[in-house]
Amino acid sequence: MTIPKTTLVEVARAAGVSRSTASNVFAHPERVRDDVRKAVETAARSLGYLGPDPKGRLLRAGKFNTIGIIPPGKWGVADSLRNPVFHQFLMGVAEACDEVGASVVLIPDKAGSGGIGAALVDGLIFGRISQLAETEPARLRRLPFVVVDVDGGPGIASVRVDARHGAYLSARHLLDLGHRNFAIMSFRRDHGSPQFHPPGAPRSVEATGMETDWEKYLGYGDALAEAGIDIASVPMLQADPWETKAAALLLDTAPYATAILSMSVMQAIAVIGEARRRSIEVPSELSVTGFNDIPEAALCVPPVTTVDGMGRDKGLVAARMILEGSLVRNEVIAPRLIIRASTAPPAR
Amino acid sequence: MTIPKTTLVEVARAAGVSRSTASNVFAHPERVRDDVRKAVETAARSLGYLGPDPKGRLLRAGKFNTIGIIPPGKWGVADSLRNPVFHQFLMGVAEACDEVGASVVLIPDKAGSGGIGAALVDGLIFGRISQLAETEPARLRRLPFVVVDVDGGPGIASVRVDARHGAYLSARHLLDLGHRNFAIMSFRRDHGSPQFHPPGAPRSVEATGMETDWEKYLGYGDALAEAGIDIASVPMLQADPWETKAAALLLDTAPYATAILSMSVMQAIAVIGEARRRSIEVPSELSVTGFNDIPEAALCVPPVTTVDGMGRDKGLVAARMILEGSLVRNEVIAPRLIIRASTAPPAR
DNA sequence: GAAAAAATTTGGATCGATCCAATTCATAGC
DNA sequence: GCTATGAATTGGATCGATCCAAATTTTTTC
Repeated sequence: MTIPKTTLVEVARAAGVSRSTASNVFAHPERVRDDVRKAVETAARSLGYLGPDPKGRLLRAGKFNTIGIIPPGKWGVADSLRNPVFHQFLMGVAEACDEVGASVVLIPDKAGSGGIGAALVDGLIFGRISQLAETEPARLRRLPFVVVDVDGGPGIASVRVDARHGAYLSARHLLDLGHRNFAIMSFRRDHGSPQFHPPGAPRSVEATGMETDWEKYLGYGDALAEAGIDIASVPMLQADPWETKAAALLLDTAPYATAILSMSVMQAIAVIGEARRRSIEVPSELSVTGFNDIPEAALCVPPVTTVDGMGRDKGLVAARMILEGSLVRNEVIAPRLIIRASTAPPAR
Repeated sequence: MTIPKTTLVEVARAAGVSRSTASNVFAHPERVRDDVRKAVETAARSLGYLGPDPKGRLLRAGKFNTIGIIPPGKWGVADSLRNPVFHQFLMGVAEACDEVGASVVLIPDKAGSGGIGAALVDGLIFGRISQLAETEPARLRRLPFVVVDVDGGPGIASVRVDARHGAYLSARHLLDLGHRNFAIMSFRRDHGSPQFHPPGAPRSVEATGMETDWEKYLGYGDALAEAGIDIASVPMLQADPWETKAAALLLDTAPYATAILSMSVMQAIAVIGEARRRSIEVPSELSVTGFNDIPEAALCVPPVTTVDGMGRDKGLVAARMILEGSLVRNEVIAPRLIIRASTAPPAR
């Protein structure tokens, strides 16, 4: 019933050679004479030995041919996968791995599970970190690693998109269309309930999800300032992208807005849905922009104008950095605005 | 600059204890006297030793705390990830892994990359196989494994959804609404171009993507037979779910159909889009059903009536089987029909 | 204070392979 | 037939930890 566990030693014995020779048959076939190799292969087959056990091989080689990802979500790997932006990032990583036949492993960063310390990987990608110090375990293990969406500075390799510029582009686009009355939907990344930030109240990075979200805020500000608008005077609602009530709340609190700047596409889509529910026509009565491009954005009616956050490219670049061992760069990827049908000049 | 590589032996020496004791500090702290433990911990810290190297630990323990998935796509891991159904499956697996703090690794099954043979996992999930023989390497390595969407029979653990019944439900639903003129969109899983199967021509499993797709065909047949309709008389187009021309082709070849049975949601959505383009109103003039439920299906206008293929549940069950070591079952999950707005009685 | 019991600590063996230097074997040349 | 030369093979050491039984130390008991 159960197959007896076979090791290289047994195969060697069965074939009447030393374990070194048997090892060579699998690791360096060219070093072994043909007839001997065949004998070993036959013995291996008859014993049901598929090849060297990765465990042992590994211990010596020290190479895993695997990239680890610490997903960005705080609620486990599954929760992160639900995030379409991370999903795209993962596809980029997978693409780079496919090129060289490497594996991708999603590592839960829970205490107790071993996590980073026990990961069997050649390198790590930190999907999201709030402080660079979180990478310390990787540094101690001397694992190559890359951080995402943060500037790693001179010591730490990083990949990020120029979120500030991306946000600038979307606000600029709306200004060019003639909009002057805005409302902002910012990020809340802790699954908390929506929070309204009225005009005039001082805002800091906490009013957005994390540093990269704050950059979007600054980007909006850059554009608005060009039109003489102080971003502090723009009402802002901070909400989790999965929060269903947020869209309604925003429309309630800023009924006069003709354009919504949303830091997440999910919420942009939700706003469009809510607008339809209220018979507010998008884009003729209300323009909406999002941040990051996901398939749903193109499928939505009307399709959403959004910034392409280049998630796939980030993944591709991050993975390649590790696979190629070029861990010195702080890569910044340029975002671009994808103009679809959710934006138009404001109604007079 | 570079941190010197520290091993347990060095920590032990620095702390003035044997390596066994040092090992116990990390693996079984309760066996070590407090002061000794602290001494070792101090030594470890000052040497920058984070904990036992997973490589060595592994060799003995033989436990990886990781589940491997061989993704279903033939074009690499990234391609599989693009498939929303696999994405859901993966989330299910991740959810089960989150519960116990295990990792998930996506393994490219390319020759040369080591693949299954070199995977550092405690168990494997075969995302899709065309023959049970493909699992042979896992059996030889004595890895626990589960196959998905196929009946593994007595020797092989498997998880699948009762696709035949799911398909039956959707066809039955359309029949109940009064439809009698159907067209079927079946699967092509090899990225080939669409192929039309005219009424009357004999059909075998090749006319659908794989066994599980053929079951859908049989399920449609079951329902149609109840209404006295021979499924062989229903026109069928076989296409890759990403094939953009397919929807138009289907509508061209079966203009008289009042209901489309699609084996993929993606194509159902595409058909709805194509119908809009032709000013055919869905559902009043044309009803469309899909198979599998993905977020886009609910977002689409109108939202798509489709069979919930329970992808997440499949992943959850498959992963738990491996994690719990209960690899004897052939689990069959019941699908259910999600009636949304893409189906209605046919126009008179 | 000595013996018994309990708690810690330790060295040797082991997990399954690979690497390396040394050895054995085969072939060729004279 | 004997040696030089190169190819093939081998045993010993190693990767970095854990397990186990034996040895040691500490604590308890009378």
